[in-house]
Amino acid sequence: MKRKTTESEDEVLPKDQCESPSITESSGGSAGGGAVLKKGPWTSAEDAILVEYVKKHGEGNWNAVQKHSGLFRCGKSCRLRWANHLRPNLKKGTFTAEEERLIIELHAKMGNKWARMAAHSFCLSYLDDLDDLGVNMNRFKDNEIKNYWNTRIKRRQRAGLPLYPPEVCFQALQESQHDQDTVGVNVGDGGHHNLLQTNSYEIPDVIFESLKANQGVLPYIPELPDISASSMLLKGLGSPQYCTLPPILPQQKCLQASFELFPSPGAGVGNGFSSFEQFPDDTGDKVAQSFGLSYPFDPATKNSRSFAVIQGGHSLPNGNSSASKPTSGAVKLELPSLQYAETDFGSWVASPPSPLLESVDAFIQSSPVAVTFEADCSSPRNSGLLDALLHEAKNLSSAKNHPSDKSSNSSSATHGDIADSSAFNIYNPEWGEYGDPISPFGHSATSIFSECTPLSASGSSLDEQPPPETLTAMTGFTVKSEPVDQVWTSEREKETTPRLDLTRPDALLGADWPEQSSGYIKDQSAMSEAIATLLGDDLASDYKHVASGTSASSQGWGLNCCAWNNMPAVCQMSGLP
DNA sequence: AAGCACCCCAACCGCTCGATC
DNA sequence: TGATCGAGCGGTTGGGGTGCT
Repeated sequence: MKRKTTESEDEVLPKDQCESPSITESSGGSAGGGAVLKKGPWTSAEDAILVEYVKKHGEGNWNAVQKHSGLFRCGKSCRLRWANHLRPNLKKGTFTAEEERLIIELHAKMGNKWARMAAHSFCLSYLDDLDDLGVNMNRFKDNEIKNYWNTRIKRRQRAGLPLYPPEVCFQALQESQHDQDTVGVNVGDGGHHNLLQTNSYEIPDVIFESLKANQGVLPYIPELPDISASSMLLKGLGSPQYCTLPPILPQQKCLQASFELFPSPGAGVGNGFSSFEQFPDDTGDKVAQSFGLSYPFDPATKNSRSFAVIQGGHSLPNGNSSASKPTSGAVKLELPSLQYAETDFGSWVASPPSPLLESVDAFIQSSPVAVTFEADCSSPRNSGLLDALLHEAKNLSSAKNHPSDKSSNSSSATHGDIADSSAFNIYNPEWGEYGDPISPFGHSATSIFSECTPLSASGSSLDEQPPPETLTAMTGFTVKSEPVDQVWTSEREKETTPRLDLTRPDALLGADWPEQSSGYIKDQSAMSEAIATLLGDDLASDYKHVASGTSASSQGWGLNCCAWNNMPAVCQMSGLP
């Protein structure tokens, strides 16, 4: 504890703080029979008393602690103290780079669900350390995660950096599309939330206490949903051996939506994406203008492509905000920092210190598109930032699937210079050709990015980005990153491979993107064979690989996510519950 | 050395949810 | 079925630490 602990620091606890009347009745002792309970920092003596009590009576029934132990603390305070400081196997110290990545990924999926993140990260740390069972069984503290996140957000907002590394975006997007493929389109938010939220991540400590006695198997399998063959296939396509596949995107629009949201340094991978810098000046300006101000908007589905980004950042941080509630006032800390960067594409590369968020809000609120979009921010509750964004991506995809939506889409031209301003249309007239939202090929692309993008597992904090070499090695693409504080570009690769300026939100809107990928798209028969193969032995081997723990621990964070997502398959193959 | 701003984090606070009666 | 209670969660606060001017 950094706070000084003073034995004399007694305060009167407001009566409404402790719900249990038994506390006030039994306070007794020096408290004089009133509701005088101590507040403030805990002393070591109090800690000892609490530890002793828990040893004796176990966790729970916190309001009885005072009664039985003589502690003049309310049960709430006792529980918090125990959970955050006294409980065994609590993680101490700062987060490692890997843990930071994990937190960010979990936050992208869950939003501000700190306790769930703490529990979930506990699971993943276990997966990462199958070889060291019992060594890294410490759980994160939700409060610590929360503090870390809040601090990180502030830091990144100041630095003008996006909150989520691109890999997280891809991962979340891939999961979202997984839901689409397996559950269907427009089924609400039953998608990946099922995996990360619906299912229980509450991990009984008792399970882990017996880990060492069960080495060789996966002793802990949380309640996980069945994994469909298609999703397994997608995972397979996302495995490293398929990373030569380019990001062929039946749902490119969805992907784009995410890319727009996360124009982080190193954001996105893909060959042939060009930044606006590579266009003729007027063209680039045109795209930039249309991208930010006159985006295609579907009044029927209320889908707004570009402003989903901003709006998502403002009103859908984790779904807790009302979908219909206009966003105004201060931006919550959870918001991605990139939101304001989007308002100023001209300064994207040399990201300046963050502009005032208020001004961004003003901009958003003044935007008719944004205003309209607010009516449909029906993002799932409890979802993460990315969830909210992916929700919009789903809507886009579903709109594309339905003729009525399409017509609505076309009619949306009345909302602005959409025909001219659509960045999609201008530089990618072939979008429609890839419109097979339920094709597993779409997944393969996102899986490639999200799961086959090993991040540097050491040394760097998460504010840094993974070296592009890893992406390049796996995808054949070069990731150029030149944000304010990070430049990873390999000079050699810059000379030999197409360059993608991923620091820009428009990085994925390049004209040569479909060209670069078309070769893969055309060879769908070969892909079909690959699918068949994946459903066979390769799939099993893939998951065995995951089960062995090597993928999660040695190949980095992206595969760590893969390991988690594939746990159901691992369990099935291992005959585990 | 003083003042200031910012960071970090433990603890508080209000609220929600589920169980029980 | 509604009230009550216990437990937990997420947001916020407040104070010490730290670095800069």
